[in-house]
Amino acid sequence: MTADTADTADTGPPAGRRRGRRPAGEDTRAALLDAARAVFVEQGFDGATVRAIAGRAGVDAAMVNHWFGGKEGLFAAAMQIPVDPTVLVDEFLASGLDGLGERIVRRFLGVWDSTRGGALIGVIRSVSSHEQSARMMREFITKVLFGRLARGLGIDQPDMRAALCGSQIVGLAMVRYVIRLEPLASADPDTLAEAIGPTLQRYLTEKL
Amino acid sequence: MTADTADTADTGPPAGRRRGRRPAGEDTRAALLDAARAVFVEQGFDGATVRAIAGRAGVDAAMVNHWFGGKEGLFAAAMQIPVDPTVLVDEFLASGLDGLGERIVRRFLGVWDSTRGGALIGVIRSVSSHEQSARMMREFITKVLFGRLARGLGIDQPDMRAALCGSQIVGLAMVRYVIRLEPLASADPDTLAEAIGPTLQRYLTEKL
DNA sequence: GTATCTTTTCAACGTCCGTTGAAACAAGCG
DNA sequence: CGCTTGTTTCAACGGACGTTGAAAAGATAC
Repeated sequence: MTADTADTADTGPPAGRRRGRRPAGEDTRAALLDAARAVFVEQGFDGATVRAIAGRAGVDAAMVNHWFGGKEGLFAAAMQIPVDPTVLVDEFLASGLDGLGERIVRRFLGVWDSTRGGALIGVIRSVSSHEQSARMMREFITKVLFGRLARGLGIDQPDMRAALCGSQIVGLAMVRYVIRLEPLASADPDTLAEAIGPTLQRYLTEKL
Repeated sequence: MTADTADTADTGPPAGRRRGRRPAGEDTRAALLDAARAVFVEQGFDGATVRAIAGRAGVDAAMVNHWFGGKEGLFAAAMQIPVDPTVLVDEFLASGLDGLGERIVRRFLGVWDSTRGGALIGVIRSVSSHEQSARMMREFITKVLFGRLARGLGIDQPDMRAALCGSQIVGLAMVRYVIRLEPLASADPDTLAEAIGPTLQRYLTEKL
């Protein structure tokens, strides 16, 4: 399956590249990180293969071990959150309560739909079989984002509220990007923000 | 990883079972289905191995091929929905609009928390890397359950409403059973029905 | 009792995976 | 230039996986 990239056979360097150290300036570490982000997001941790990532980066699979110690290290390095969550939470809190839920949805969709931001989706795709991903998701929801947000609002049951918000956001990511269910998969961010924003608003601010 | 079952080595039948046909009455086909349900729910399609399933069922891995034609066939046979969705939809519609959202949440949690009903969770766990599972989820949401429900209510944008409900339900399953995020993972069904029910209610009945 | 069919186990095949070790090559330094 | 250091490719290893084919043995029909 997944017979899209050449994978195992050659990915032949166009008869040009020889062995040994390449001329400086070509940063293979960065190339690996970029390729890893793309492949992990598409396939999840288990589905992605080191050979496929290295092939997309145009280098040998052994480079993964050399630069990151192995597949796990590459995953951890590639799936770092691109935006500082502290800044994000402050931004949400500073804008006031009005329309908070819609702003959160809009922000998530903006990050996810952009090129760089698929990290969370890669983690979500990996969660099923990769305990480290499950831990990352838990900590992201309870500690990094929604937990801090609910606590910043100074309301009761912040952990439960964070978990509820997490359930709606994770579900949105699953249906839009993994399951690709229409019409939600192609809906524009404004429509989704209007539809789903009030849900988060209620989870965060109203009485449970 | 996942070094819980004996797996590859022996799973030695206690020096008792010999070759050849076993005495009738022991239905190995049913044993395989039970074991497959458990392992697919725990590990997802890719994570589950034919050897682990056969080991749990107490038979040889070759039986999977003999009875189901292969791993795919076993998955399809094991992940059939245990309750008739037509009956379910009729039941929801018959009870009226009042508290509909809460009833749906309660029904899902009841099925999921029971022994037999983890099929949907197995599918959700497999969705990331298994296109057949993604298709099953799409059809379940749009055609089998929420789509039919929204159409039965005779309201506008039934597809979008079904997808929104699907996003919340899939997210609930992910957070409660896969990511296992507290306090939601251990919350009792009543609490969750009160918290999440209104979300479905709004997605199904109120203006978007 | 003999022959036939079905079920089951066993051993093995081929494939793909992550990882490893050594060799080849470039760059920096004396 | 010779030596050292860091980077890259190559070939291979060991393991796990799904699947297969043949042999063994109970069940069934005659």
